[in-house]
Amino acid sequence: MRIGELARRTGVSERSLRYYEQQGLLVAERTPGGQREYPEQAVDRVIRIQELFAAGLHSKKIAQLLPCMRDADGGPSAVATPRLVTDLVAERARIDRMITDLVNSRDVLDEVINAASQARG
Amino acid sequence: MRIGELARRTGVSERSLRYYEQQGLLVAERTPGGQREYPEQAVDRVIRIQELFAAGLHSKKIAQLLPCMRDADGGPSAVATPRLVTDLVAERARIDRMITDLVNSRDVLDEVINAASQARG
DNA sequence: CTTGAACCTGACATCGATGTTAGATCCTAC
DNA sequence: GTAGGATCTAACATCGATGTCAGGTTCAAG
Repeated sequence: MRIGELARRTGVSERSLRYYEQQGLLVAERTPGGQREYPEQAVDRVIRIQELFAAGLHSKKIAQLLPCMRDADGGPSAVATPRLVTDLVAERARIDRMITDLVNSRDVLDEVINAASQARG
Repeated sequence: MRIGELARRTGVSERSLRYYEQQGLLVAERTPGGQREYPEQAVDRVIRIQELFAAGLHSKKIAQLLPCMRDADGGPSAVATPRLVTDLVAERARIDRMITDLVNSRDVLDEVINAASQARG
């Protein structure tokens, strides 16, 4: 598929898809005319990239991480280097803290929301 | 307490604390000489502000939200306006999605980490 | 062909919280 | 009073993903 369809199916802008390629996160074949041609796999991959960005990883670390997982299910393919594993463990801890914070904030919002809806019936 | 101590106790930089004040998130008394003097409550408040920032809320929305909660436990004090409640419900949904994404990414990292540690014994 | 939509590259803009620096003032201890 | 650490204001810098725009090329359908 070409870039427009991939953008539509993933909800990620064409700009971002080109950026991902530039960062080495996403590879594309080229048509004779120079246009990008993506395999079906790319959809899952892009979604995974987005999730990792949302988890606060930077493109450089994602680039290291991606070779260690299959596109389809995110399971491991290559084996991570010890150095990378150290990084990933740290990221994992950071994500854990982030989740804790988010749950806290969500609870706070819930209290305010509930208080308001109760006060008004 | 003064700004240095508050910074130390919350882990938030002095720069950020001044920024919070400028954004209307944090109020401080002033000494005759013009230095900020914070009440004990400020510690909890700053931590809560940080959590909300981490949850992706912008300072403007946090500023609207804060009057609706007590410093200590985050429970509601003032009642949110209907407009604000609408916003908060949307934020809550966004946070939910964010949590889902984070859990996904954490699982992905776990798989890669575990695969690496198994491959090496 | 030709036309219009889709795509290309490259450059510049943006956003928001935070870092950093400079120069001045305050506060505390001696 | 004075030295030095803490604080003040104000301005500018940063970071990274993404938006946007311009000018040119490709592709598919008539």
